[in-house]
Amino acid sequence: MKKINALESDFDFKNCPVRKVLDRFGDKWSLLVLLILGKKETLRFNEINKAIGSDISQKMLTVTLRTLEADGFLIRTIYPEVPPRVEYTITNLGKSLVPLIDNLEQWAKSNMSAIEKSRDNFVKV
Amino acid sequence: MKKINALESDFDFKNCPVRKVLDRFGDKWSLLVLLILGKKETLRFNEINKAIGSDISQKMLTVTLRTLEADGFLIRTIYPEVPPRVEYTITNLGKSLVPLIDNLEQWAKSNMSAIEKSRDNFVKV
DNA sequence: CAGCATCCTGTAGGATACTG
DNA sequence: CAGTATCCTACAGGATGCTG
Repeated sequence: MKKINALESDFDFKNCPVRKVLDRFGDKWSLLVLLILGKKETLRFNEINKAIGSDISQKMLTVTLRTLEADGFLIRTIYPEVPPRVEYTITNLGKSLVPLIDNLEQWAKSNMSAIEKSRDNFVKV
Repeated sequence: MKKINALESDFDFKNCPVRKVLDRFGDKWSLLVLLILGKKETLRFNEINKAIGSDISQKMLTVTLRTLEADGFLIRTIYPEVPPRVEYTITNLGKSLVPLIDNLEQWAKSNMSAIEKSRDNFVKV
């Protein structure tokens, strides 16, 4: 798979920063959870679940939260009570992403309808 | 059901702008192709192919280019020659995304190594 | 050269049931 | 409440061969 002589400069796929971001946040839920936590700072499992709505499965919310925790985007705090209480708090690293997401959101609001229109016309042709 | 407060309301998944962006650019190759075309303006099929390297399959490059064309991010021009020549030119819409990608790239360069380190430590625990 | 047409596989993510 | 543990499926995307 790997070229030895790079006369034509191969793109370094593994080390591309943009690709790394997409690999981590191109999934279905990570950015959304970050956005929600960015607004509320700290939330419990079920609060995040309700904020997202009924679209996400419990399994995927757990997986998403664990991955975000592993990567340092949030902190998970378990309170040894009955019934258990677990709080998720966004970190500074997590917060640093919020402005970028806002940029994406603005761009999308400005251009997405034109894109969808273009796509519809293209199908017709 | 009546919404009591914002947190308990269901998130409007279908109409979330961020989600729309991810649905279109969360794939493996779209942003990369746009980045490459953003630098060169106009390129032929095989030029893009070589710029990406051997990682992408011919099929996926075709699919990616067609989707980008359908959405208005690039223009596909066929020259009726033998052998055929097809040129892909980025549009203004396509160019408008480049600064956002650059932001993502900068963020990734600043934070990605810390994230990967965090992730490695988390696995060990 | 710039592609289709096929076939095939890995895996993200959903559904469901159970629990400390 | 905040999860596990299984099972299951859709589909993104790769490999290969053929062609105007």
